[in-house]
Amino acid sequence: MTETRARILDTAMALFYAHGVHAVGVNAIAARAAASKLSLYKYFQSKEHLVRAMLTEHSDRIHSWLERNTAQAPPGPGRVLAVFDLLIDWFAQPNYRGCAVVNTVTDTRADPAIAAIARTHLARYRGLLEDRLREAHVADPPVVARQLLLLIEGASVVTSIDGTPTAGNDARAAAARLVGLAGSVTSATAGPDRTADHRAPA
Amino acid sequence: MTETRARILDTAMALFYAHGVHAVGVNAIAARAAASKLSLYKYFQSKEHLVRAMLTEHSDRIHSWLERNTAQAPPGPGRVLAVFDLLIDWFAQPNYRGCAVVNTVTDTRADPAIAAIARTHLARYRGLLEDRLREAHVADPPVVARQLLLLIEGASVVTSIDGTPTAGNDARAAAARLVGLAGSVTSATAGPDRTADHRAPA
DNA sequence: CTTTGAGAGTACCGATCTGTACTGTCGGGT
DNA sequence: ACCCGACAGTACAGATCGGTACTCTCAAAG
Repeated sequence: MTETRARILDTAMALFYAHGVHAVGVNAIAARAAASKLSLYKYFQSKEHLVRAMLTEHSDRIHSWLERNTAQAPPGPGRVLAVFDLLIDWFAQPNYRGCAVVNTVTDTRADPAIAAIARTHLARYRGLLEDRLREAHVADPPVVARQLLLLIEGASVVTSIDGTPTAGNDARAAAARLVGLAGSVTSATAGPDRTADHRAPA
Repeated sequence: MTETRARILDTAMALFYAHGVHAVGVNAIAARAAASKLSLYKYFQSKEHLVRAMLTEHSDRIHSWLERNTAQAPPGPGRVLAVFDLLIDWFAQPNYRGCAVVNTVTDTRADPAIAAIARTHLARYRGLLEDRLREAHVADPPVVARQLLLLIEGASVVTSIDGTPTAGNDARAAAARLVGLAGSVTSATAGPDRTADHRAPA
């Protein structure tokens, strides 16, 4: 059944994110997932393959979550800032330890497959930002999207190091200036239709 | 003598940065440094202590390098952008793999001493940016400094993942907008006194 | 010449990790 | 009643790692 596989994948995601890929052994994953190593190696032919599968699924989950919760924001520049509102909530979670994709690609520098997953992850991020910028009629979406991605990734790592949720708000303020708004403080997602799933995908 | 110690420290810095802390053993460091493990454990009581010493020295080197090469830039807003000009050259180096401080704190999540080094590293970064912003008479230096740091750290990680030197220039363009300049393309360090040491500290 | 200390090189110990093999158990289909 | 596949649990092999102990060399000081 694929239920055992999903349990292993979720456990691997949690442990890898909390302690790093190298610090977590397959024994610990199997034990905590209440699975045997036989099952683990049946669904994933090696630890590297498990890491890749975990990271791919994680990247998919993040982007579908972002797409789902920003596509319905009210039109205008606030549609871009809706991305940052989501990230502020996400980064403010107590045990936030940075972007799992970035952390994993740092842990496993040798694996080119993981580097490719990370590149795709960033490209999709830029694509989503470009879409929101175009919908908001902001000038030069490709360039601004790349700049906003820098703010996002920067806020992610600074948050994880400082341990304070300040960086997310700084990123939003900077983004507001970059998309043309002087100092918009109002939340874009605080509309009447805040029915979406705002739980962070981690 | 401390010459052996410095050799071990430099070798550790290079290997840790290239392959990660967990992927490099003390045997490899000692061998490549042409030192014995007896020497290594005389100067550093454990691998963790070696990592801390390496990271502290690296952080010091980066900040003195930044301070030295930006304090003499011509006054005005370009003084802030001089920081980004340095980083653009640094990030464009062929084997750039991201900020060593961030990578190390990701590798060794368990060590609170390393986390403290990283926090100090970021705080010094913000301090330097605040100084340059004040000298350039930009409004609200603390806030803008935090925003610029997000661009810097974001450009660092995006560069290391994408493998292209685009992010550094994107960060500079975004910084120019945040400090008030519309689209300054001219390099601030390309003055007549470009006699400083522009080699990146890695 | 002798002594002393720094350091290179090597062997080794215990622990841990990945990956494999094997045994025991449970549940559903024939 | 029987069987068979899925799975948990354990044991094991091979390799590697951090850290320690030991020997050998060499160069400078007395």
